[in-house]
Amino acid sequence: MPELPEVETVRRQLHAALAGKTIVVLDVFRTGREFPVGADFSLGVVGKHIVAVERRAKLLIWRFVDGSAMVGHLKMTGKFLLVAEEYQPGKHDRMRFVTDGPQFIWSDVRQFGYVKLMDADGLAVLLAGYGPEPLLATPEELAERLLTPKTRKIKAALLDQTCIAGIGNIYADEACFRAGIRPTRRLGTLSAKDRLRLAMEVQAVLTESLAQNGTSSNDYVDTLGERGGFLGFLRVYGRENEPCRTCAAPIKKFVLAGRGTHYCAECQK
DNA sequence: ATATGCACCTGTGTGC
DNA sequence: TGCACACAGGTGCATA
Repeated sequence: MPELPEVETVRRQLHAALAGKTIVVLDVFRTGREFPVGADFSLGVVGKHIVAVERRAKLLIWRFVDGSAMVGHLKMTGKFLLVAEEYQPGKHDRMRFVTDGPQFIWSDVRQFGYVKLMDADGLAVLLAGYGPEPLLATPEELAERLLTPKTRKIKAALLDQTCIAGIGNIYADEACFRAGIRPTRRLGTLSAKDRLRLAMEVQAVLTESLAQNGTSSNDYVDTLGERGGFLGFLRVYGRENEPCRTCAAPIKKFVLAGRGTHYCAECQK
């Protein structure tokens, strides 16, 4: 599901609901391969006072007052849902966090996502591995990240979280379209102007999507179960064989970097 | 180095 | 209706 706009939407809601609250009970409904949750996790979470809920790349970070943190990744189908006390756990719900304020559920159909505890040092190391935040960096800073390695395909670079953080398959395709650049182009073939344009379109599409609470093409919902509103604004993603909104040529789809990749052969060179 | 393929899972849509 | 298969917003690892 989630790329930067979706994760940031979730973060804002979680922060508004949970900052200043204390986790008082953890109910574990189901564990799995990614997190064999045991006494250690429960001990690390229960009693913790939440200072803030932050986001870095596609990670959600519950900062605790003692410097430790809970880190969550939604991967494809993870959800954090703010729920009422009488909420009945569903088939894919894995944990319930009860606080002195709201309760929230960790749910994940495909079970790729995770939550884990980290100490301050471990978290710092983890976060340092990511590239710049696209909505905090300047376009010039982002453009510089798209300079090397010269033989790399542009879409592979955009998807690389150590290059720029937070972009995923939808917004990589959308940014390339908006910049008029084919996703197969090598970084070395881009002019300085191309790179700057691409950086600006990355920022623009993420900002516009965030304003709509993200894209729900399938599973994604926010913490209240609401879908994002950006789907109807997508120009290429999920529009194979549909007419380009600019030139009416059919949108093409192929596999690049293992991901379905959408583009307009007329508008993107 | 990069690129590719697959693996982790479940659900849904499509075509036969 | 049933079945087989492709595919899905993300990463991580093992091979080319």
